[in-house]
Amino acid sequence: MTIRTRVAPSPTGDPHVGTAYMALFSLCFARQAKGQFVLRIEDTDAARSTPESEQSILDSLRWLGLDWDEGPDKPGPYGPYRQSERLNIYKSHVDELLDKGHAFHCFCTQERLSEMRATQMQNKETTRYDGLCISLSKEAVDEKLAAGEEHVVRMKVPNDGTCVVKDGLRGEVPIEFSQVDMQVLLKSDGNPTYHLAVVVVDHLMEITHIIRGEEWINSAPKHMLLYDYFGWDMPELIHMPLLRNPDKSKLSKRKNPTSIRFYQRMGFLPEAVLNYLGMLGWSMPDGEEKFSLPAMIEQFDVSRISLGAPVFDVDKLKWLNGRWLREDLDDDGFADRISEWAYNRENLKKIIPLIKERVDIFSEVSDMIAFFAAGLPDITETDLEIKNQSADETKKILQFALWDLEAVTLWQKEPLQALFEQLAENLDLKIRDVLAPMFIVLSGKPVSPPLFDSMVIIGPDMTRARIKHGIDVLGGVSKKQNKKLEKEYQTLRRSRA
RNA sequence: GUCCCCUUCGUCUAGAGGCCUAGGACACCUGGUUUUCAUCCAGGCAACAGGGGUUCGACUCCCCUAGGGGACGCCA
Repeated sequence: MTIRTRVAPSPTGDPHVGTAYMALFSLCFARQAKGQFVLRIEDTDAARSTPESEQSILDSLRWLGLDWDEGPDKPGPYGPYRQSERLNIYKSHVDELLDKGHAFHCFCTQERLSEMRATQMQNKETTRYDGLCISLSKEAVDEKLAAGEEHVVRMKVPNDGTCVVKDGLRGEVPIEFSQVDMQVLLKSDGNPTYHLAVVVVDHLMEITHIIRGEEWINSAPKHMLLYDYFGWDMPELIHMPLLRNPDKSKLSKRKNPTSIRFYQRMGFLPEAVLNYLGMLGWSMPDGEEKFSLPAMIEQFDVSRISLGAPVFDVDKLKWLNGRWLREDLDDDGFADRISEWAYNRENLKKIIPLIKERVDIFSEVSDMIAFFAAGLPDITETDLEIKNQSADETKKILQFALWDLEAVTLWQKEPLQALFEQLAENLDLKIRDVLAPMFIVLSGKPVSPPLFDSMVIIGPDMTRARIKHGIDVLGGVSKKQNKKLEKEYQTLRRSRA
C-alpha cells in the first residue's frame, strides 16, 4: 500500500502558519515512506472562499519549499483537487446514506436550533441536535420536499455506546456517541459540509494517513461513522498539537502574525521558517536544532512528536534565521537572496515613480525608501501624538482601519483610497485626520510618499502588521475596549449599508 | 455548561523505571574577543503542577486533584 497524506486548507483568508505546520508533517511522513503528499483545496464554503486566498496559499507553501505531488495546479490520477469542482459527486453519496437509513432530511429552522442549544446548555446537557426530524414520516418528508421547503441532510448517530477513536499519538480516545452531534452533511444550498466532503474525497483519493490539528479530534467519531456507513476503510489519524500564542491560546492573528506571507515579507528565509516549524513539537534524535527539510524527512518519526501544544516564539525563529543566514549563505548567496526578496529591479521600478519627484540627489533616496522594505517601524507613543486627537481616538481609527483592511481582497490603490474615504466619512472626520496616524505607523514618520501607493507596495500583511504594531505601541486594545469598539464598528457598518 | 486532549526551566525541547546532582537551545545576566556594535567563545540564572499509589527504586507506569488548551455552526 502506498502511503498517501494530504493537507486540506480552506481558502478563506491568509495562508496560515498552522497550515504550513500540518503540511510539513504530512509531507515528511509521506516522503519518508516513499509515498505521496497531496494538496487539496477545501472550498465547500462558497461564501467565504476566494481564488485570491487559494492562490496565496499555493504561493506560500511553494515559497516554503513544501512541494506537493498532486494539487489544483498539478493534475494527478485523483483529481480534481478543488472541492468546488466535484460538488456533483456528493449528492449521490448523500442519497446512498439516505437510502440505507444512515441520514435524514431536517427542516428545522436556525432559530429553533439555536433555542434548542441554549436550553440544552442551561440544562447542563451536551449541545446536540435533538433528532426531531428523524421521526418525520416518509410521507411528511416527501410532502415538505415537494413543497420546496428549505432543508438540510443530517447524518444519524447512535444514541448510546462509545466510539473509540484511534489516534497515532494518543492511542485510543473514547468518545460517547451521545456526545456526537448529528452533523449536517448537505447544506440547504445543496453543497456538502466539510465533514461529508472530507470523508468522501479522502477515500476517493486513497488517503492512508490523515495528519491534522488536534481541534479535529472531537469530530473524528463523525468521520469514523461515515466511513462505516459507506463501508470504507478508515485511514489512520494523527492529531498534531495546536500552535499557540504567547498567552497559550490557539494561535490567532489577533494576537500574533499568523500569515506565512508576513514572515516572508519580514525577510525570514523559508528554510528557517520550515526548520522552526519542525522543531515545534518535534526534535531530531541527536538534538540538533538546525536541520533542513531533507534531513527532517530522513529522520522523521511520528513517535518523536510531543503532545504539549507549543508556543510560537518569534525570538527563537529570529535566532534560527540568523544561523541559516550566516551558516548557509555566502556573500553571493546573500546578495541573490536579498535582491530576490525586495531589492530587485521590479520592486524598485514600482517605488521610483513615488519618490522621483521628491529627490534631488541619490543620497536622499535610501532614507526615503527604507520603510518599503523595513519590518515594524521603531515608534513610541509620543510619535503617535496627533494634533487634536486623543490617544484613544487614534487607537480607534487604527483599529477600525485594520478591521476594514482585513476584509480587503483587492489590494490596489483605488479600493484602498475608497476605504479610507468611507472610514473618514463614517467617523465624521476629515480624511487627513484619519490618515495622519497611518503615515506614522506605516512609515515611522509623519510624512512619506503617497500613502495608498505605498500601502500597495508594502503589501497587505506588512501594512496590517504595522497598524497592529501602532495599536500595540498605544497600549493595545484590552478585551473590554475591544468589545466596545467592535460594537461601535458594527453600528457604523450597518448605517453605512 | 457538556465532552475531549495536554502538563519537565519564562519559551522550544531531551528524557521510554536506576545512566538525572534532570541535559541542550532561545531569552535574560556576567565575562572574554572586537576601536564600537553584532558575531563568536566562556560562565551564570532557571523546571519534573500537587497528592496518593505500584516498585528495592519513578520525571518516566496507574489513580485523583489542580491548571492550561480545544471542540460543541447549514465555518473549516
